[in-house]
Parts: sequence; C-alpha cells; structure tokens
Amino acid sequence: MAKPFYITTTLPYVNSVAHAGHALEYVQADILARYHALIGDEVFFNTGTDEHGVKIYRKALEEKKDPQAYVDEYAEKFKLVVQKLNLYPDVHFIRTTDPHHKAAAQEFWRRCIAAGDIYKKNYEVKYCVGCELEKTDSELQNGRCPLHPNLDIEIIKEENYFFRFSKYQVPLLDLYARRPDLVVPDYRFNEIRAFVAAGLEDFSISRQKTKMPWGIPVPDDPDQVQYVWFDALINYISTLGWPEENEKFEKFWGIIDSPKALQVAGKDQIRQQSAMWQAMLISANLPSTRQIVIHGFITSGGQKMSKSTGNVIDPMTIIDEYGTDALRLFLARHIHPFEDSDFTMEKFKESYNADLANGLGNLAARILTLAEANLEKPVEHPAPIVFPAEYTNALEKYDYNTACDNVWKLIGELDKDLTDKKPFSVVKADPEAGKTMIADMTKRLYTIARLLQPILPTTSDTLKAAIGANKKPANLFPRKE
RNA sequence: GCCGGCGUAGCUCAGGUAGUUAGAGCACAUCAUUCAUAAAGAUGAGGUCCCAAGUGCAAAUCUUGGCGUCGGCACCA
Repeated sequence: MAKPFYITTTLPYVNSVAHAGHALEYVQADILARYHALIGDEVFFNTGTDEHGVKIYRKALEEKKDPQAYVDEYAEKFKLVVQKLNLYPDVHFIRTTDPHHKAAAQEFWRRCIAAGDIYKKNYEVKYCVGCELEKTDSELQNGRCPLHPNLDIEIIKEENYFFRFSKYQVPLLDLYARRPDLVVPDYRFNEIRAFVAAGLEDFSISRQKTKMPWGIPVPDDPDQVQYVWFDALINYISTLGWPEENEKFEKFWGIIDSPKALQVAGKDQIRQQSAMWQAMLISANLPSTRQIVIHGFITSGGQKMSKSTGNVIDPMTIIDEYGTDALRLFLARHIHPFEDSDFTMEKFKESYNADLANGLGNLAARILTLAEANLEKPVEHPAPIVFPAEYTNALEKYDYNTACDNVWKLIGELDKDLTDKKPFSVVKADPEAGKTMIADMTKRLYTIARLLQPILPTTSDTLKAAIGANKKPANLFPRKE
C-alpha cells in the first residue's frame, strides 16, 4: 500500500517574474517529491501562484490591465517556469483566483468565525501621501517616511476584521512542545518559539473593498475583502479539494492526531507558516502542518540580487544555456539547504564543468562507448536497488548537498575503477573477461542513474534509455569555457 | 539594546563529548595516459584551525574576555 506524501512550496506572489530564490524552492521541493515517488509513495505536490492584494492591484492599474488579465498573464509565466525546471509531472498548480480556492477561503473564514476568532475593530493605518502607500512602523524613521521626510504621515481609520491571534499563544507553544521537529532547521524553530513566547497581537485579515477590491469577498459582508495572505495560506488545503473532498484531505494533509503535510518555505516566511497559519488551522479545527522546512536566500557576489547592482542571476537564462539539470544540480549541491548561499556565474560554470562535463558526462561517455562497441546486447537492468543509507538519510534530513556528494562519490569510484581495471585493454586480450567488466560497470552506471532521478530527472532518463538501448548518447554536458 | 549562530587551506564547507603528521570537493602545479567531452588517474603545493588569557599531560576542540560577521526581536509579502 503506497504511503501518501504531501509536499507544498509557498506560492510566489505574482508582482514580478520568477527569480533564483523561487527556483531554489521549486527544486528543493521537487527533489523531495520525486524521491518519495521513487521509493514508492503516493505523492501530492502542490505549488501555484498567490494573486490577490494591493500590490498586484496597483501594478495591474499601472499597466492599464484588468487585474484578472494581469494575474492570468503572470500565472502563465510561473507555469512556464515550473515546466522549464521540469518539476514532477503531476504537480498541482493552484491559483488563489481559482473559484474553488475562493470558496474554500470563505468556508475557512466561516470556521474561524464559528470558533469566535474573527471580530471587527477600528484599525489605524499610517499612510504616506508621497508614496500613496500605507506604512508600517518598521518602515518609518522617527515617525516619518524615509522617502518623504518632509510630509507628515497621515493616520487613516479603517474598520477591518481581525483574527484573534493572541488567543493562540499557549496553543501554539503547546504545539511546538508536542512536535519538536515542526520547524527545520532548529535555530529557525527557536526563533519562532521566542517570537510566540514574547506575546501575540491580533492581526487584521481584511481590507475595505472601496479602497482595495482585489481580494476574496468576506462572507456576509459586501464591504470587505480578505487580506491577501489570509486567503493565500489556505491554498495548502484548498488544493486538496478541502472542504468537500474530505477523504483526499485526510489522506494527504492528515488528521489532527497524525498530521502529514510537509511545507517548504523561505526564511522570510517563518512567521506566516509556522505561527499564523498554524493558529488559523487550530482555529478551524484542522490538523497542523507536520513539518516546515525553511531555506535561506540566494545572494550573488555576497549581495542581495538587484538590478542596480547588476548581479541578478536569471534561472531561465541559465536553463537556456546549460540545461535544466545543470541548474538543478547547482541548486541542490552547491546551495546550502538552510543558510544563505552565493550564486555567481563563475561558481556555476566551475561546478558545471567539474560535476557534469568532466564528472558525470565524461564517465557516461567512457562507459557507454565501451558498452556499445563491445556488448552484443544491452545489459540486464539490475534489480531495484536498496538505496545507500547515506543518500536516503541525507534526503530525509533535507541535506541535498550531502545526497549529491554521495552520488558523486560513486561516480568518482566508478571512474577510478575504469581507469585502474582497464576493461578497454582487457577486452582485447581476453574478450570474455573484458565484456564482463564492461557489463558490470554499465550496471553500476545504471544504479547511479537511478539515484540521480530525483535530482536530475532528464539526465537520469537519458542514461537509463541509453543503457537500455546499448547506445552511447550525444554528449550529455558539453564542456563550457 | 536583548537573544542566538558563525569565524578552519585561494573558494565552499566538514570536523569539534580534547589525544597519533588538521580533512573533503572545487580551483592550482607537475607527471603520465587514451576507453572518454585536451576529460579521467597519480603526485604535489597550500592552513599560527580570528585574537588573548585560563583549565588539562595534551585545545582547532572546554571556560572567560575581546574583535569581526550574520540572523531574530510582528502585520512588507
């Protein structure tokens, strides 16, 4: 009986195109999805786009587009990214403007009301006339907008709905105590625990429709829409057909005593994912997330990527030049799973040439040339292997770097054996012995291809097909200068 | 300011409950070679393990202090 495995990324907000950080999160989640599929689990992999809110509304107006037309366009762009990164074919792509998601968000809201956790109150918004934007305290300096220090900040009163977050301090701390691996890595868990322990304030979860209509309507209140991320978080369960498809929901998301869902998110998302969303789930009487894995950010040349610095790495450009698997390997092997990491073209090219052109690509060429020339028929596929413990343990701990290192250790050993045992010489002196060696090494290459499946799916398939046909493929990774 | 992490070869990092000459991958140099993508292989160079004091027979590893650096301390998603 296949074990259900649920995994989701966060949904990118569609006010800009996909960047390297999105690619990292997609690839990390995809490696886990594919790994679990490989070991026989029934996988539900969710991603999609977060499409409501004031920023999108403004951008649509700026571009003189209907908001729906604007988000349709961006959703297509992100779908293309998902495709180009070669994510798991059955990935479920949810959009927060999907009718079913809207209905689910409204139902979720009603459940929170039923729990007594939503109430209306006057909310004071700080507003900078210069920016024409609302400002938070952390954005202000000495009570003034840093961009427009000569203008006074205006206080606008707005009636909004609030979520009774304060009520969930103890329940959240209980949850954290019960589930000591809820958030990975542990220092991120400590951060959120400290944050919750310091006390929680209720937060606003709606906006006035007259000012900002681009959101999901609040049930039974035509004047308010849900604040964007309240609705956005609900995608993790609406994607499963919640609330109608309860069987599917329990199968993948779990039940209260046995949560199953795995979430991957960036370090800027800790609070939303591991505190606010978990409180919302408790309020709606639904199971919590089983585990939230927090990754770091990608920097370039030690700095945040920005157009003005000119250090932006565009994942799509890299794919066009080097191929999807080259990008996937760099993200998996050379970007730290949890800490911020540097991504420069120099480092990328170095790793491409070392790991792929000189490493895997060259090894495949060596072996398959010998196999094609000397074996009469393709080798029989080795029986499904037991994966090396170092490899599986690393993936269970989200240590993609070490999982890759483990495969590359096998590549190195096979390469060295080929050099030392010289089947290319042996086959001339003693054809049968040489052929046996070549067949054996071809099988080892097949095993490596299987281990590569979650990380480099296309390369894995190409290698397996080549071995199956006993035909050397074209250069997998041409060396780049 | 408060809390926490980190500081080890050119680069990215591992080790670190103290115990032989400090490790890996990449990069670099030399040699050799062809089954292969001028690739792979062998050999080698490269480190006062941030600084100082302390506790030990013994400290990169423990303690204290200092310096440096990074992260968190709510409504930007």
